[in-house]
Amino acid sequence: MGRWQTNARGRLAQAAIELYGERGYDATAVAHIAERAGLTERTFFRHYADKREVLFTGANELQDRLVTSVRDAQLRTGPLDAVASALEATGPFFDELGPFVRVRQQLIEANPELHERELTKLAALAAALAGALRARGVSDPAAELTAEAGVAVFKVAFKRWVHADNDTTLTQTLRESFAELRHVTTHHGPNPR
Amino acid sequence: MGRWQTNARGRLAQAAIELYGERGYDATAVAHIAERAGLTERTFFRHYADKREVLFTGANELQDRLVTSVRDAQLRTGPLDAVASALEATGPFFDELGPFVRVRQQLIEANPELHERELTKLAALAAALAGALRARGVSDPAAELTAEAGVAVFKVAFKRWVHADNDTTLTQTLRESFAELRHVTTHHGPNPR
DNA sequence: GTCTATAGTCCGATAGAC
DNA sequence: GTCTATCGGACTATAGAC
Repeated sequence: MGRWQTNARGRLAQAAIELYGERGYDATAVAHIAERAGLTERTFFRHYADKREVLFTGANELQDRLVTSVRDAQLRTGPLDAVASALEATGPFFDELGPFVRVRQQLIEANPELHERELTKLAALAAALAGALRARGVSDPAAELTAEAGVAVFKVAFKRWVHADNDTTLTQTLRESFAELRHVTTHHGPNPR
Repeated sequence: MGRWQTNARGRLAQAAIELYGERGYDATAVAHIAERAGLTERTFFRHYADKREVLFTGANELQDRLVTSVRDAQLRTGPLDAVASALEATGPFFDELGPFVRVRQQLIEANPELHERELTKLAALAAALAGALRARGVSDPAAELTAEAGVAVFKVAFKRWVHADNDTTLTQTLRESFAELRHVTTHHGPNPR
């Protein structure tokens, strides 16, 4: 044991999530978070670029997993299928975290600043997925469109899943949403059939 | 002529855009903007919620036009076609503004805060378009997916158009991108054909 | 229109790990 | 010795409260 307690970063994240839940995001000052973690304000900012970022570190890891998944997909798999499979494979991860994910999402939806940050993360994900597709030989407008469309589906499906009362899995919701995307982009006739 | 010069709002926007261009967004304080417009800092915040918003008032008007366009589309038009037509109809608007749009976009892309705000506006647009589709009788998962996919196409096409050297129109770029979306969502085989 | 909280930055100092 | 993580305090600007 050295001079400092271990895992300052983790303690800060823990304290932040607790306080955001207890007092709300706005009412929580960075000083409060640092205090609860037994550190100073200054240290918080060395670990997290800003007050929002503490809720989104998991997103970065997830992005890496998705990019790897697309990169390593079978070559005979089409671009959108590669993206769809990668996203569907994250389902179990979220399904297990269940309640925590919902609390976190409530925080995000209740606060415009957090919502903005979430959109940024999703945009970064789309850019990263587009890069992975290009590395597979998909040409440029197609790669970006596929990635953006995939992320759009994820957005819609995730929102639906988070707000669903029943116990449908995210994987299932994603699968349905990808099918729905294919349907709306194919079907040309008037809408209410 | 009254006690105040007219169009405080416009003068603030003008001053802001000039200063963001001259000194960069970060280096420009709201006080500078207010000073150049011959107003006080306080007045700036009465007209714009924050320092970013001054670059995005046009986006709100555009959203209204798009929503109206989708709402008033022929009933026999399919949902995605309604969204595509509405977006394509904005082409001439941007094509005319030409250089101004590009300067503005350079500012946005150079600054993460501004980029975040842009994504928020696009997300709001998607939500509004989904609402317009629901008003046309499109059921819920389909409405959101169509709107999100449409905005995704707009994002990609707009980026391509802004960075293109040649004089392709935005309308044309949008049309190609919608076709490409239909292609990537339809074609299932391996990618490099 | 003034006053204030707080996010986020900068510089410098210190204590441990290697 | 170098490198990295912590702390202290002062500072600016945004944004909101009064």
